[in-house]
Amino acid sequence: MLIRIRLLEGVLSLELSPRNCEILRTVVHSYIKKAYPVGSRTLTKDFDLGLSPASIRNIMADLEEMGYLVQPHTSAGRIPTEKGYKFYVDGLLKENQWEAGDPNLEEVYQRLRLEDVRELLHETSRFLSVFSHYTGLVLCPNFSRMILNQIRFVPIRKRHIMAIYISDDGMLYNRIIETDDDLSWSELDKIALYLNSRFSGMSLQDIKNRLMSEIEEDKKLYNRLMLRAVQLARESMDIPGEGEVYLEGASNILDTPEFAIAEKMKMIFKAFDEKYNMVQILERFIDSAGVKVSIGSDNSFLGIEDCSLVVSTYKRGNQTLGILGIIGPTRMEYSKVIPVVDYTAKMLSKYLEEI
Amino acid sequence: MLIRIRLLEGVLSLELSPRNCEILRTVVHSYIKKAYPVGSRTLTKDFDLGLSPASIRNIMADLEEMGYLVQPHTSAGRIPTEKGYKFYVDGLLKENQWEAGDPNLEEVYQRLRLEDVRELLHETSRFLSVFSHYTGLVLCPNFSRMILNQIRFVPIRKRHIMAIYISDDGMLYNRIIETDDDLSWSELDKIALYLNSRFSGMSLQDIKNRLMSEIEEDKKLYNRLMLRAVQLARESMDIPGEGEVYLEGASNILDTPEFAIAEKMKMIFKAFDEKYNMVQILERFIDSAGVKVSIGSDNSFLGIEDCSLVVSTYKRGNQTLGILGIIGPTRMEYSKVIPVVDYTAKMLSKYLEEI
DNA sequence: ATTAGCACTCTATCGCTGAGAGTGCTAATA
DNA sequence: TATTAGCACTCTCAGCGATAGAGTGCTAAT
Repeated sequence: MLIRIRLLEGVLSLELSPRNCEILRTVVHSYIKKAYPVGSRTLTKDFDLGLSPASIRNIMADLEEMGYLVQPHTSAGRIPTEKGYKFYVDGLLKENQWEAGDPNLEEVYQRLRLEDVRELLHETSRFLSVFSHYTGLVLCPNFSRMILNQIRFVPIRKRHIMAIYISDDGMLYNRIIETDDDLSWSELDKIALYLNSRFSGMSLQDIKNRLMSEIEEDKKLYNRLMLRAVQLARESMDIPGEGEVYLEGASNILDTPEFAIAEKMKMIFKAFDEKYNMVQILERFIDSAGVKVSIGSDNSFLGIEDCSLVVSTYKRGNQTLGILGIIGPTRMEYSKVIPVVDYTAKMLSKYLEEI
Repeated sequence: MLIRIRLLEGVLSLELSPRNCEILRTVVHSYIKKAYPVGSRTLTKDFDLGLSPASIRNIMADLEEMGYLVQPHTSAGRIPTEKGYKFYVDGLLKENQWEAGDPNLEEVYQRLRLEDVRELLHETSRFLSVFSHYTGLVLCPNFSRMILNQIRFVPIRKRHIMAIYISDDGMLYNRIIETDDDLSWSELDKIALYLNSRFSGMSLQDIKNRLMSEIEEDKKLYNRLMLRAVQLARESMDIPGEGEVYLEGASNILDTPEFAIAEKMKMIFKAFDEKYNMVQILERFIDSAGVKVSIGSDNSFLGIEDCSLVVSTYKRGNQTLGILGIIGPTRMEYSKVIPVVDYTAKMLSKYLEEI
């Protein structure tokens, strides 16, 4: 009989009756706060749910059977499974309200007046870390994805030129290249002019492909300077396409009891050291909109478990530029972190828009 | 009698007879390898010193009295004090021989052909971390100390200019500044020309001071463009003078048993997060020559203990540019690390020379 | 001066025990 | 029929004592 009802509920409201939802949410909430397995008695004492411990026990047993909770051992309280966390977070994401509170990123931006996008992003990751109390992450816009607005060449010293790529969204990349001969300032100007006329508005990746594919056409280029231009462009664009990632407040993560075990700390920091992997993990979110939460084994990067990511994308106009967010323990204060990440992503996008 | 002799030795060879030196060195050596307090019996077994445990015990008791060794508790072996480590390291520094072995930084440099000094330094800190198995550090040349070779201005977009400072030693710094009006390329050229003629060869700090002190003379400047030049220079140089520091392989330090305690790990990483402090610690070594070792409480930065620094300076010609080295546990393999740091500093200096 | 012998000290480890928290089941209740 | 009180059971964790092991310092012998 009981089983029939459960099945019915499963069809009606994704397995869970409103009351069970309530209990599940409360359990997760309590565990996030206290970091201790929550038992039926404690729950009734702390939350006043209008139910006796015995009833809670029954419900919890059901929730365990459905895979939302587990017991670390018989005769211990329950802790959420990943499925449990996901359910909890889904609820939060729906009512993702941001109460204009302390963290004021706009003020930070105003104060710093950062014209350099990279500094801006670095500062943003610091902001995330400080206000989430976890580790802040910002993935810089992918170089090869960026849309070229202009290219400039500046002679630096004998046989060395600085190539400056200016993207549509104000991002700058510069590169020193060595050349065989010295080019005059005005020659460089002409070269830049030529390249801009050809490539402005294209993504660096496309430009690169174009440049590579027309290698054999070089000889046909009537003008020596243009030949030189193509060569310069090729050289200066020969850059590893890896994204940069800013990671701030790594040690924040150590304040959580989960990571009070030396072995786990080591894992985490080994993973943080490998920025390359971090980039890959983050890049998976580049196409999603709004705040995303990736819990536990979803991001089993280098064997780090018990970690979650809360990320969002930042953009300029329609174009998504990169990812930002925080990384923290799976048992994380999502209800505080999600709004912070959401707010930060929006403010950053807004600020980038204004540039 | 014993006391008299000891005093005599103290005068003759800094407290320690050759035999005692030998034993002390062996104890430190053994402790560094094994990470366990070394007892008299173990020592004779592992090293064959031609003495019985009992004799070793006597000597060790003397060394303890002199402050070179301590016992964690009665009936445990001895471990070196800071004084003990210092004695050991002093011996190493004298015979600081570098055997051309595996680590080949020249090859790294050749392969990467890094024209950007910052990338070069970043790569160097990675090298240090990999070959020392501890945490690599490189302090970038101090901005305000750098000698200006040239300044360039490049228009980036409406009302935004990039100021590029090129130092005598090939270091580049660039800064985006916002201006009230748009300046043409040729105007910017003239401005740069003017500033270069006035300031080339001076340190940025001096230039800054000069610019500030002559504020009231602005009106006397006959030429509008020159007035503009001074303004631009002032704005673009308004930069915090903080040094940058590259820190790589932080997690390496966690492999040492000393830091297998969660509490200590936390301390370390909190300290690493505060790069500002790291800069200050490192800058103390800017005027010293050759490899320096700073042990334990000498660098009580933010309460981190049990850590040592092995650093050296890198330079270009006569001018010291910055500091590099490694940070690791006080119980560190100095005999391996010191040569690595020495080698790295020399190779980096050599490479910078060639640029 | 060096060493063998011996009593002593301190730590780390293991197994044990009891308190505490929590569960599941059953029977009673509204 | 859903909920609850009662009870026996389970598991963890902190504290305790005993033991083995490593090392010391002292004394007497070489």
